[in-house]
Amino acid sequence: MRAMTETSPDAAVAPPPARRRRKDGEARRVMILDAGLALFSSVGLHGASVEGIAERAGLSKTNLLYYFPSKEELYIAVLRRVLAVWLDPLQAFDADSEPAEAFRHYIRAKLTLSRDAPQASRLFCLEIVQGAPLLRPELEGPLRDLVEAKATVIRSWSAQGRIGPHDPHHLIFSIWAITQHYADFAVQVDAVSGRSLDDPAFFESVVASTQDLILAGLGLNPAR
Amino acid sequence: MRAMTETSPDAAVAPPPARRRRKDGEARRVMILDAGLALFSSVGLHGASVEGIAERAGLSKTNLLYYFPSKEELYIAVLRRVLAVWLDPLQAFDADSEPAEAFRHYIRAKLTLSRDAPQASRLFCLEIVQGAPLLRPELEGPLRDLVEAKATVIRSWSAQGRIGPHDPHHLIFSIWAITQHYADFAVQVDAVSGRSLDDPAFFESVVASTQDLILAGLGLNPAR
DNA sequence: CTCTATTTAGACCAAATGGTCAAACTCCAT
DNA sequence: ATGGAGTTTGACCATTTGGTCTAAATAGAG
Repeated sequence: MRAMTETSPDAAVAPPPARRRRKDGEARRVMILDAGLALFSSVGLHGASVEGIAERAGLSKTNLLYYFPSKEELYIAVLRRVLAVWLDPLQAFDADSEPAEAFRHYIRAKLTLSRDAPQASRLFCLEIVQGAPLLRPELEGPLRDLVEAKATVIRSWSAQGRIGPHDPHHLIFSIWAITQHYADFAVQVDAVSGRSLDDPAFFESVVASTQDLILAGLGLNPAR
Repeated sequence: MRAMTETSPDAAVAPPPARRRRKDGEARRVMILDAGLALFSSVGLHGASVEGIAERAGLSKTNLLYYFPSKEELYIAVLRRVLAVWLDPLQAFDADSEPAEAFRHYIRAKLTLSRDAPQASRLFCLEIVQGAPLLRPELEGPLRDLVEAKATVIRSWSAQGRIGPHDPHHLIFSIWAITQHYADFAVQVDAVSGRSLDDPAFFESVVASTQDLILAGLGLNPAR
């Protein structure tokens, strides 16, 4: 995922215009992005101040603005990273394995993400709920195409009788909804049930319950 | 909900200190609450300005502040209304009817709410995602108790063998997640599938799919 | 019609905040 | 060492914004 800093092919012509960047230049950007994610995901774009983010990242406001020209630009950069992470599990949805196995694996991957990257999930949620004027193109382009590809696979499974008939879109939406619920609505889950995904026992029980629910919906009686 | 204005016991001593309130005083409050809901649900608490809300409600900022002493107070008032609406369907979850019927009815009620009050759903979502410091007590008190009551019913159904074994909390969370997804993530649903709950055909298909999924999860083969 | 409690609006204020600028500092290749 | 590119900082500015204050307008009871 980390991009190489492009080095000039031949160092003979000109002495390698080596990055004079401060050794930790890239590390600082990451610090800022992390701080931005933390703040944006908990108080939103408008609720977070540049100064607050800078403080959390351990530098001055002015210095932050040196790395990112404006708050909006930083926000976009944070969102972009989040989107990549968010898309990852769906890309890994495996069309070649058994349907039951593919769904089981996908559900576990999404819930793992909800456990390990809840801030990313929440920021994504905030952005979508508010209308995502910024993410719209991404959703209508890459995401839509990706979903369509997976939906085709699911439909073919259905046609082969390997799973019961079900609308692929609704199926995918349901899995997204349930798995992300445990990250996005964590405080509600905690308030109502007193549990958190950080508790390994609870995590496994959520994985199992979700898998059971979806597989049952597919007409695949889970053998348990 | 609306409190009676306390009238002095005997009107003989003093002439009834009748409210001199402008006839449409209450209507204006509603206008403001509606405008607040619209703005808060689309740009969040921090993203909405008092002036903007006032403009949308058709009065001056100062006048709005006359009805609600501060932005936060208005926000709380809006949230309170939203919470009441949000809780409604769960309270109506009927313990006396057949399990399948109760779930079918509940799912339809929640989806109807997602269709007819998407702004309320989104504001609730925003608040929870951001940690709901304000709603926390409500969640840990009334909501938790209500869920516990319904969970008990579900467990008893399970014990009687009327539905398959399933963790009631996860079941409820799943229903919430799926049904609210169609309101909260409407732009994503639209971007990916091109459909909206406002389309009656789509609405019915979502209701049916969700009911099928949940009932299958309960081991109740829907007769369809 | 008058008198008073309620309502409305405009001017104003202080704090917060996004962003700019020029000066200073840190490296590193020469 | 040193010159210049890259980095960091503090001072500063314009705007937004939540909220106050005062005064005008208005509605209804008598």
